[in-house]
Amino acid sequence: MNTREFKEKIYGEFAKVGKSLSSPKRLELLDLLSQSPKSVESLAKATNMSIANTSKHLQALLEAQLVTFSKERNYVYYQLASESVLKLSLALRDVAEERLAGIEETRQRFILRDNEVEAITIEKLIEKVKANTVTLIDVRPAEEYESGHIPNARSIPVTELQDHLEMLPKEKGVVAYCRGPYCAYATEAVEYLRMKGYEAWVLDAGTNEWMQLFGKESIK
Amino acid sequence: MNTREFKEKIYGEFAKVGKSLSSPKRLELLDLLSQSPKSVESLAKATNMSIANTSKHLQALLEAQLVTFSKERNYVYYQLASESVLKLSLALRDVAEERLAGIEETRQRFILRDNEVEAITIEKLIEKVKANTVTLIDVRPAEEYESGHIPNARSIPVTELQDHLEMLPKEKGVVAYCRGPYCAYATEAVEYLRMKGYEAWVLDAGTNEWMQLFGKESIK
DNA sequence: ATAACATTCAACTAAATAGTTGAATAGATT
DNA sequence: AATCTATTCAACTATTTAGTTGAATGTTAT
Repeated sequence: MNTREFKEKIYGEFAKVGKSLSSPKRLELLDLLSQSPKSVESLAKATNMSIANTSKHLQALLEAQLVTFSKERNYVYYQLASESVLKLSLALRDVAEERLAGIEETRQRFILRDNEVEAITIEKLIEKVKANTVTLIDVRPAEEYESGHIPNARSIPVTELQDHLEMLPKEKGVVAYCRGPYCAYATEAVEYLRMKGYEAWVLDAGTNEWMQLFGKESIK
Repeated sequence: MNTREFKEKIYGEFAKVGKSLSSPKRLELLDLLSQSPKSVESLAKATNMSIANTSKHLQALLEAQLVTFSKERNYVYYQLASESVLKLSLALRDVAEERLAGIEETRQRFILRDNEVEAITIEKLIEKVKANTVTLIDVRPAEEYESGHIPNARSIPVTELQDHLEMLPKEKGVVAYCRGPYCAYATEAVEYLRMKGYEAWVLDAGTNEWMQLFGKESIK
């Protein structure tokens, strides 16, 4: 083996991982799996793909070893293979956010509803939680909350919010978070809560961003 | 814009970055550029590609904003656009190393010459440098050394090693490093030095790995 | 056993990609 | 002005990829 052959082998291996990140749909799958393990069916629904196509993309991720799966009843549950895969996905997002101007603008428009909805940072959240002036709610599906969540958050899936307003004292503000800065659930929750007369903010982060700051143990 | 359109837009943008990482040749280009800015010609030579193909891959990286360029005389020098791009490239390598068994095995065989060549870690290097029992040499091309190097390293490009043995006292060991754990220059240097009677090791890291540990300022 | 269900597989099409070749461009040198 | 040099561009080919459709597999419930 000469140097060129060596490089072709090594970069060929690296590219197996790289190729996994080259499709928008696979990136979306990885993001969903970073919240909690999921069945093929639920991933297909969430990404608006056919079951067969979803399965094929998952096979590609499996081939590159970015995911693993386990079978339960007649479902197959996929999950991220390790924390390094999460870090890779966040590193890719960092680059895209920093380098591609369209992203921030689109988020501003859709997630923040052109400033109709106000975001707060993790630092501000911590202040407000310490001062006991806000309730923190996790509006993702319950199983994602159970799989790991920000400390002191209460689980109220956005689909059930209207039935659980009694959990939210009106004299306190509300901070809602969901899958991360590009997930719309928290925005929907905040819009609803403001309509009901609450002071409410979206957190510009999710469980994974929290974990990057405070460690794996902090979200258990 | 509804949620699906938003996701398609956002993940479409993320995938622009992802697509850049899907070709072995582009990953190799990014790795080379992580050492120092380089001309199209020198990148073509180093990657064994035609000039035209190299240029085309660089255009792709430019489109995704992972690199920038500057013109000087009749050369075009490309460079990484920011540190976040370096972090992404290292995160991808981490995943590949952790998940794909073939990589470690191939490195063992080619870089460590099936254990004919011994590697040491950064921690061990620091001990040895403190104890003053080794000379640390940077065997990359001189301009890469000048663009940033590990503290206390001396620059002896591997191509000039045989003419500069006087810089290496025989009573001390030698640690050689180059572009990182998958670069063969340090291996070649160590093989030569051992033949000449030195005790010599390759460092299992390069300037970028050092920088991740000790910060940007540490390599100036 | 049979039916229902979740997932995978195989065959196919349309589109995107990597690479080649040769020409075009544009700055520097003679 | 003419020539040389580094790079880019355009046209083309072979290969890979994303997605669809419909059938096959294998587990669970009736």
